[in-house]
This record gives sequence, structure tokens and C-alpha cells, in this order.
Amino acid sequence: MMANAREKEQFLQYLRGRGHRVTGERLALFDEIFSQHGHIDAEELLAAMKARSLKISRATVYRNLDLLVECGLARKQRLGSRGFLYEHVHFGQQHDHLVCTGCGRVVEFVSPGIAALQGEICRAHGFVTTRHTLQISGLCNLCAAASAAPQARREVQTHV
Amino acid sequence: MMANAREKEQFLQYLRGRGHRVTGERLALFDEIFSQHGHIDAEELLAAMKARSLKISRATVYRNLDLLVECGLARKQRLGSRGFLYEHVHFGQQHDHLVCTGCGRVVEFVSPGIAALQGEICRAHGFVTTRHTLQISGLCNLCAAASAAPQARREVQTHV
DNA sequence: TCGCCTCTTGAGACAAAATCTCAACAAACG
DNA sequence: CGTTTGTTGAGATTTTGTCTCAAGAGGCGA
Repeated sequence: MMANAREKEQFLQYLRGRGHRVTGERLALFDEIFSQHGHIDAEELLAAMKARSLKISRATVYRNLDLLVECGLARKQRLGSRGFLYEHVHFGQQHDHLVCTGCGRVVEFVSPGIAALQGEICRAHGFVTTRHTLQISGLCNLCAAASAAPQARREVQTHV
Repeated sequence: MMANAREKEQFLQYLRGRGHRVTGERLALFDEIFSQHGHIDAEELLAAMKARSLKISRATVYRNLDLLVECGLARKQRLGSRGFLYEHVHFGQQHDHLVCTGCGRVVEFVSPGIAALQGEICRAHGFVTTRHTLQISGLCNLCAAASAAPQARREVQTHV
């Protein structure tokens, strides 16, 4: 049950260190996002909390999700065409995303090689790599097959 | 003036091959996006066309931008927190983006190394790399400095 | 513990971005 | 040239997220 003790401690330190208040809503939101697996959007998070009879408003969810992102306990990303998705972050955890532009499927991956090159590129352009994010978009095998099939008789592009 | 002749030919082939009609609006939109440099959103594109006294509606701009993306002549990406940005694509051209999450600045870069690893990762997960996109988010030097300064006296995190 | 100060919250208005509706229009084709 | 059917335009609608401001509550000193 205390699986997120370190993260919660980090959250409390962050709040106090910044002069922010430790409210019931903030703690409830923390618990909720750390009980969720994978990516979830603000609206779903709100619904999940309402379903548990927790009283919290949409505005508060949005505001405090940004707070969690600021202190590094959550990531906020555009993985699909719709809005932002959030996911909680554990100590030392780091992965990036492969997103299918066809069906929206998200695959997590870890690539030390890319991480290293990414660091080089950031440095070369004067970027700081804190809280960086790397995202690759493409078509998953199913969507690639689906999009190729209906155009099977399409003329071969002679250019390139 | 015929600088985009190959691309326009590709567009016409795409339209005819799919049974789509070659309309004045589609050609005008093609000309507009290929006359623009860098990233531009649908609304700006619409405004630019209106400014040239071209008659076209918002819905048509959105619909046909998607068409251009489908045939590979444009890229549609979320580079900022707001909506989508579009850019035209030339034959063989390929670059990726480094986006500052602080100020929204976008830097284009080319990294053969990352491209290769990206290909490997896609293959490993059954993704097809056509029309792929790679995006790195971070903080540019200015934003990093700005965000570090006000918190200079912040306690050192003892974890990790 | 009490009370004050100020930050935070909630409900709904508001704003921004993109899609949808459907009648009028026009490209393609014979 | 006329028919067929994909396309367009204007505005309503949906979606996603932010803003407003009065009411509520955390934190701190006494």
C-alpha cells in the first residue's frame, strides 16, 4: 500500500518547498494517478475520481495535474490526435513512446542509443535535457496493412 | 516558378488515382502551403489565402490539408501546446524537431544516427517507418535559465 | 486551540481548435 | 451539354482546456 511512499514524499516536499498547500484534493489526485496504469487523460481521471465518490472539480484536476508535471511526478504528452495524456513517473523510470498515427496505439520503448544521441542533439542546440521527451510516430503493422490494401492497384510513384 | 512542379505532379497523380477531383481550391491550397516557409497552422493559412483574395472556407482548408498529409506532401504535427502545425514536404527531404516546452521554439535537426535507431525500434515493434516523425521536447537554454533562477534556493532533492 | 490571511477550490462561463451538416455548386465524363 | 456525384461554404456544434470569482480551507502566529 505504501508502494508510492517515496513519490508521495517528493510531492509533499515539492509543495512545502514552494509554499503550496497540501490539500485533500491534491493528495487524492496523486493517489488516483499513481493507481492508474498507462496513459490517461484529465477527463478520465476526473470520472474515475467521481466514481470513487471523491469530490473534485474539473478545474482542480487540470490545475493539479500541471503541478504534478512540474515536480516531475507525471508526464503530460500529446500521444494521439486528441488532447493530452498523463502518466505517473517513478524514480529513475524513463521510457519513450512509439505512436501509431493510424489507430493511436502507443508502445513504450527504451533505447540507450537514442537517449545518447538525443543528449548530443540537445547539447548541440543549447537545449537542456531535463524533462525531455522523445516520440516517434509511424504506422503499426495492422494499420500499414489496412492502408496499403485498398490502394494496391495504385500507380507506382516514379519519382524519388 | 515551376519550383514545385514535381510535387504538384505528385499531387495531381494522387488525386486522379484516388478518384478525387482536381478543384481550384485544392490547387490554391497546394500553392499556398508550398509558398510558405516553416510551420504554419490552418487558421494562418486560411488568413493568408483570404489576404490574397482567394475564396476558400475554413472547412475546405482543414479537409484538404489532411489530403496533402495523406499523400505525403505535408506534415501535420503538434509542435506547441496549441493546435496542429503544417509544413510542406519536398522530395527526399527529412528532418525532425526539437521543441522547447517553455517558449515553444522549434529547431529542426537531422541525425542519421537517430534515424537508424528509430528504424530499428520501429522494426522491433512491427511499425512501418513511412511517414514517421520524431520529436524531442526539452528546454532551450533561455528557458532553462529562466526556470532555474527563481528556484535557486530550492532544497536539494535527496532521493535518487 | 482559535482566528486570520491567503491560497485553493468549484461551478459554470468562456475560449480555442477542429469537425459536422446540408444545400448549392462544379468537376468529370459520356 | 446534361447528368452524376464528389466538393464546397457558412455556420452550428463538439471537444478540450482555461478563466472568473465567491466560498472554503490550509497554515501559521498568538
